[in-house]
Amino acid sequence: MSTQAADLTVAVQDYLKAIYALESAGERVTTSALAARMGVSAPSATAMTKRLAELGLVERAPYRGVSLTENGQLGALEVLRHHRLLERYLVDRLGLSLDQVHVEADRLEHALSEELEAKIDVELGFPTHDPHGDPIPDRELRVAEGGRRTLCDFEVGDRAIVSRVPDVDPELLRYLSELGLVPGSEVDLVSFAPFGGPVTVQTKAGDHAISRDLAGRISASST
Amino acid sequence: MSTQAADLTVAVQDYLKAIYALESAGERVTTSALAARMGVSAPSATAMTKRLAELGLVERAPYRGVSLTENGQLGALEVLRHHRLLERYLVDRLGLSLDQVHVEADRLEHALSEELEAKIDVELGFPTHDPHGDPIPDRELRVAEGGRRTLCDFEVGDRAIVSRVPDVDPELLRYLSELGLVPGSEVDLVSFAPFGGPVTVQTKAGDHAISRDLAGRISASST
DNA sequence: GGCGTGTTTTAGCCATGACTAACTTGGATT
DNA sequence: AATCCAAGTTAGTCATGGCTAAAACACGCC
Repeated sequence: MSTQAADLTVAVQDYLKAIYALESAGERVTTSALAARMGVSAPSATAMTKRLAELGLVERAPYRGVSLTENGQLGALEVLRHHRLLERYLVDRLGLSLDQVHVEADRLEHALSEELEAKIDVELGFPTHDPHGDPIPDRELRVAEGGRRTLCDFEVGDRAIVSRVPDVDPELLRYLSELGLVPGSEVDLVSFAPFGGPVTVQTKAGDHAISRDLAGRISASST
Repeated sequence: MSTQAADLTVAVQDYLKAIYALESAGERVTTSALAARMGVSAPSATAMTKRLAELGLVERAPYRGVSLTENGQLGALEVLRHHRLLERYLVDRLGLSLDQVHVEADRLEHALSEELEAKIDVELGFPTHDPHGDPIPDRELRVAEGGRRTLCDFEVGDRAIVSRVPDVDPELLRYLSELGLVPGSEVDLVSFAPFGGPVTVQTKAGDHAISRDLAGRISASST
């Protein structure tokens, strides 16, 4: 194995995760974007990107931003695997709710040994997705490509199955849970208001209108 | 609550645990004893005891050693509760072996939230002892007084039930597991060799001779 | 093509928690 | 009581990962 995430500090692991998330969202990883995501000042982010570059985990272009190297990506994926396996476990085996589980896993992910990771993986039957619908990298850190279709890409009258919801904001997750908009649930597309207006969906919890923006952040597939 | 272990650093929590262990063993908590247990140089231990004293967690007498204050004890017990609950959980629910579980819990204990602690406690049915037989402090951090009787305090011909074994050394734990000397198992006292010689016990794994010293570190009660 | 604005970086600082080298101190030995 | 040794402490250093204030840069606008 080229990188052992084990000997990366907690801070380094957290930055890798943040950079990976920004890259996955297709955004340029600027100092300010990284600083905002980490809840840290811009100079702190600059300092850390320098460190990451020295460790060979990112490619750094001053004033331009960073991008993960092969090793950096592996490190991020290892942390992500820990995080998502733990989320799956905490929900399935300990009954944590969708909105609590992210912050809990954020702390535990750094304390998980490879042995325990493996036991959890077996115990859960090698799950492929976490409770928010995000793919869990497998033991070789390959990550399944998710369908890019969102609720916005359906038509009125279509029936869809929610496959993925945003994972960070607990408030939002509680709201979505109330609406029955969680991975696995069925949704009927009722209407799209004009001029980018709200999308109305029917779930087993009834009819609900959500912003087009939010609808665009909820992935789904056809039944 | 007077102390929130949550906002103590990991290092502080680890030192509290070590000091608590030394005090429980009836030893004076000297700088060198603490340094040895923490795997750290003496000056590092001195520096930390000063910090702990400033935080009101220990009473410090220079050149004399330290002792936990009320708050320090509560902090230690909170960490100990996390540790032992996790050990119980990892063995019962994820099938970790007796010798692996200590080091695993050592890392996880600092990442466990109070909410998750409570869930685990419920899930396990409010266990009172960890897999090594050490008592788990309850939610009010009260800790059950364990019987002080060891295998050495029995007589030839007695039958005993192992209640507690040393928890740190994985090698030793693997050995004891092979011998069937784990909490809950029955033991017949076969012989005590003279002049402090070995103790022979019979378990379901057969007859085995162990040093008197080791026998003295294994707690047991009569059937 | 210069100028200003907002982003990024540099400079200098702090806390935590470790280290080695050198100095004190307490207590036993004589 | 003077001495000596081991244990404890002080002094000075380092790495990590934060911070603020100030300088440097990129880029759009005139």
